[in-house]
Amino acid sequence: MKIATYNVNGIRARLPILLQWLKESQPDIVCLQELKAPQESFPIEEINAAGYNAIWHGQKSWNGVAILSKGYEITEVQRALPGDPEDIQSRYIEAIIDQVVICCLYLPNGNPYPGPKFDYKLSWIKRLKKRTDEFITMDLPAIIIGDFNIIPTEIDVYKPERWENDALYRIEVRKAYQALLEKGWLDSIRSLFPDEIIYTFWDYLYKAYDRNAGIRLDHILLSPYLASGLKSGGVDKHVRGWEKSSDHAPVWIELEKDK
Amino acid sequence: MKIATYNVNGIRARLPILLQWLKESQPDIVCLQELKAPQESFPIEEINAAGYNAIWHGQKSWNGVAILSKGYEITEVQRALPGDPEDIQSRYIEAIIDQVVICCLYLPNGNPYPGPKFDYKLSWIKRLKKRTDEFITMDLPAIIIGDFNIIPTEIDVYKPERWENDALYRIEVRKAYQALLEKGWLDSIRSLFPDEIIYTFWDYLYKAYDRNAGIRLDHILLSPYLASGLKSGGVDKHVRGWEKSSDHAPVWIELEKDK
DNA sequence: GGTGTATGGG
DNA sequence: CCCATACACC
Repeated sequence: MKIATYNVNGIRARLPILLQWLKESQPDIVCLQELKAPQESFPIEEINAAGYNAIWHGQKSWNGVAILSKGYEITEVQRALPGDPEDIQSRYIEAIIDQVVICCLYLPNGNPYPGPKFDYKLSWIKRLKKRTDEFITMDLPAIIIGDFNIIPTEIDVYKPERWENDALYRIEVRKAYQALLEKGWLDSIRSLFPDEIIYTFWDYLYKAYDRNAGIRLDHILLSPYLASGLKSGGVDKHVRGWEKSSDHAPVWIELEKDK
Repeated sequence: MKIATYNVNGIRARLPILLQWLKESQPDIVCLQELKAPQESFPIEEINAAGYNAIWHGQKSWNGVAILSKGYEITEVQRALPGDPEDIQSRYIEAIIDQVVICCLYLPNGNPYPGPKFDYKLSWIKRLKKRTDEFITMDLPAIIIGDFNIIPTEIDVYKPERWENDALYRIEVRKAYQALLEKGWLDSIRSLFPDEIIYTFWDYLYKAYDRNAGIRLDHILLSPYLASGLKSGGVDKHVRGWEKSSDHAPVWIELEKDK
């Protein structure tokens, strides 16, 4: 079972790229972020034509998340992160696919720091922790996957000193991420390549991709139940080099579920 | 000598289409309208790479005209229509190429009627007549070519009755066009096909091209000196059907100059 | 730099 | 419908 995440930065503008990548990569489950499209503008016909069924939660202009599946039924569980009924941003969708809980998220960016957006990010992570701790407690097969907008450690950024006061790298955010992991989640890509420099995002500006001035923001966390089934994984970095690509690259793992 | 006119509706957005059409059509001289680009944004490198030299008069957002030539020197004569120094719209550029005067124009649309925009159109036609009458008087080899925004007669519009109060078809405008012709100019396409339904523009809306709900707006007028050299001509209608095409189609003639 | 939105123009 | 502009956000 191949499971992937891809922040598309606009599903409509990115559709040709997405379809090309799906064709070449053939993931079974794909989590998408930053649809930037209202609910009714999701290109479900083209996604279906590519062999995938999908659930999604759109929103005008911003955010938006989706889960695609090839050949597996998708049972939607949540279309918002519990804990704040006032929060109307489309950043979370949760489903059960092939008996695994999939938590697809687009975590708030949080910039500028300090400020209300940063506070929102921290409170969002708290709500996420509350929700996902349960899966560990219950020893469920679960995956937290998506664009976390969190640079976990200094080896995940090309120039750490420049990022100290950026919400993606602020110490409070890294600590909150560590606290999440300490509950038992496995950062699958980092566990596969403990010492390698791995990035998933390169800014459009300043030829960041050409200079490999990247950061690692997109993560796939496995609950202990699933962790031993991790077979392989990687970042489809070349996709970031395609014409008209997103500023993120797809990240994927191969999971052996029936161990 | 093949001479063409093409309202590109945005030179930057249309560049791939323009280059493809140039390659297939191989005109010697091309007049472009609606560049919709400031002077410095004209893609001269790509035009040069396609084998053409060019002069142009750009403007931010609107209007803009250019003359392209393959293998002939372009001697610019005017980059505005004489007669109103206050008029800053880039709608006229005039050059001598291979001893022929080329008057490339993008005549004002004039809608809504009545109103100041319509008045501007009529006064613009007056200025054009004043300028071009001279070429007839002097019996020069001259061509007036471009997007006239004038439907000359009722056979040049799919549904004449709907257009009576449109500035493109208002009787005052048609009369002004006739007055121009009566001085001696030959409407080359109409002269080649006296009774045929020929359109050069189809609105983007309402599937106008699929329904062939078109109008004839783009004209190539020949001074008497040149008229007898007209060999053939046509509208490259299929180009209007290309993906991401302009709402106009290119119009062209073959001219035998050395009779 | 590359999404999205909105508005003006045709 | 499809240019262009200006702006917000990342």
